[in-house]
Amino acid sequence: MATVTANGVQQENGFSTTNSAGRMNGLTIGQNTIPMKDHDAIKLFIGQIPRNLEEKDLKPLFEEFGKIYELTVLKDRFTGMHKGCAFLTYCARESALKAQSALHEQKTLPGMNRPIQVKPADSEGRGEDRKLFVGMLGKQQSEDDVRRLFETFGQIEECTVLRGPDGASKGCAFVKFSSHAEAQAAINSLHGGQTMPGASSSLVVKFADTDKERTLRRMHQMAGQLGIFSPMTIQFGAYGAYSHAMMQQQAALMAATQGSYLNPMAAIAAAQMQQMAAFNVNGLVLFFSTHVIMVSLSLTGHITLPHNPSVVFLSSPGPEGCNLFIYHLPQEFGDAELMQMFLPFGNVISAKVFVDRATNQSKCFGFVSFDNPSSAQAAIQAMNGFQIGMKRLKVQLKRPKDANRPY
DNA sequence: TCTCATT
Repeated sequence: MATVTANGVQQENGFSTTNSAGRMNGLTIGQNTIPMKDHDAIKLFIGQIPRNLEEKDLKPLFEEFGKIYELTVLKDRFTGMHKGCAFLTYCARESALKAQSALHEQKTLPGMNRPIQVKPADSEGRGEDRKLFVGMLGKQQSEDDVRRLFETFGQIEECTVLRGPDGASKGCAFVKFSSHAEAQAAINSLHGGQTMPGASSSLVVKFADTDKERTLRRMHQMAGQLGIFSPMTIQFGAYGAYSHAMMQQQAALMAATQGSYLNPMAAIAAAQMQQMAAFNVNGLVLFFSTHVIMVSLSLTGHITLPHNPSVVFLSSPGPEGCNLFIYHLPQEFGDAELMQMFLPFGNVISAKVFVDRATNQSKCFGFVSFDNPSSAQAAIQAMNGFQIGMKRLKVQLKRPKDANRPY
C-alpha cells in the first residue's frame, strides 16, 4: 500500500503518489493515474454559468489554473435541468485560490448579465450565520456606501446591493462578515437607527434568510401568483419525521408516476415537495389535471387552504371505476392527508376518511375518487400494499352501490 | 426588502 508523505513522492509496490505541493497529484497504478487532491483542497462554487455549457465546455476555462480533481455541473434531480452553477475541486488548494482571484466577478460568460462567481462552496465555510440582510437603504447608495456603514464592525467579505434588471437599486443589500459576532455587532448598532434619504423607515439590519425561510418565501410567492389570497389555516395531521417521510414519498411518487420528464409542472411540484421534505416543512401541493393549483405551507405545522375550499373538497363520487376504497390508513390521517397521498395519480375529486361519530377518531379507512378510471388504476398499482409505518395500505376499487352481495 | 444557482 502506498502512503503519502508530507514532502515527497514515495513509491512502494509500483504505486506512486505526490504530496500536497506535488507536480502530479495522482496515484499511479501501472498505466493508470487516479487523481488525488490535497487534504486541504477547497471545493469551489461556480455561479453564473450559461445553461448551455456542460463540464466539457467549462473544463478548458478552469484547467488554466491547475489540474482539476472534480467538476460537476448542478442539475435538477427531477427535470435534469442545468442549474446554471457547478462545483469545482482542484487537486491543489493553490489552484483554487488562483482561479478564485483570477475569475471571481472578473469575467462574464457569454449570454450572462452578471459576472462569473468563483468562491468556496457553502459546504466549505460555516453557513450563512454571518450574512446580513440590509433593508431600507437609499436607492442611490452604492456598495461602497454600504461598506463604509458596516466596516467599523469587522471584516467584510462580501457586499452586494440588490439591483433590478435596469441596474436600479432595490434599496437593500447583503453584507457578509468574517464572523457571526461581527455581524451581530452590526445589527446591535445599526438596526432601527438612522433613516436613509428616500427610505420610508429606519434602516433594517438582520441576518439574511436561511434556506428554509427562502423556500417558504418562494412557496408563498408562488401561492400568490396562483391567486391564492386570504387563505384559511387548518391543522395538518402529521408532523416531524413522519411528515418528512411522507413528503419524500410524495416527491418520489410524483417523479415516478407523473413522468416528470414529460410534465414540467409535475417536475416542479416534485422538486418543491422534495425541498419541503428536506426542510421538514409541512405543505400541500394540489394538482388539477396537470396543473398545480395550490401550494401552501407554514413552519408551524399548519397548512393553508384556499378560501374557496370547493376547489379542494369536491365531494361527489366519480363515475364507476374511478372510486377507490382505502383501508389501513394511519390513525392520524384526515381527508387532506388522504387526498395528498393520491394526488400524484390524477385529479382527485374527493377524499373522505371515515370517522367514528362517538369518538371523532378515524376508522382508518376511506374513499378516494378520481375523474377517470386510469388514474384510479394507477393509484391502485402504486399504492396498494404501500407501507406506512407498520401498516400496508389496501387500495382497491370501491364496490358499486348496487353490487350484489353474496352474503 | 432576501440575489442566484450550493451536490
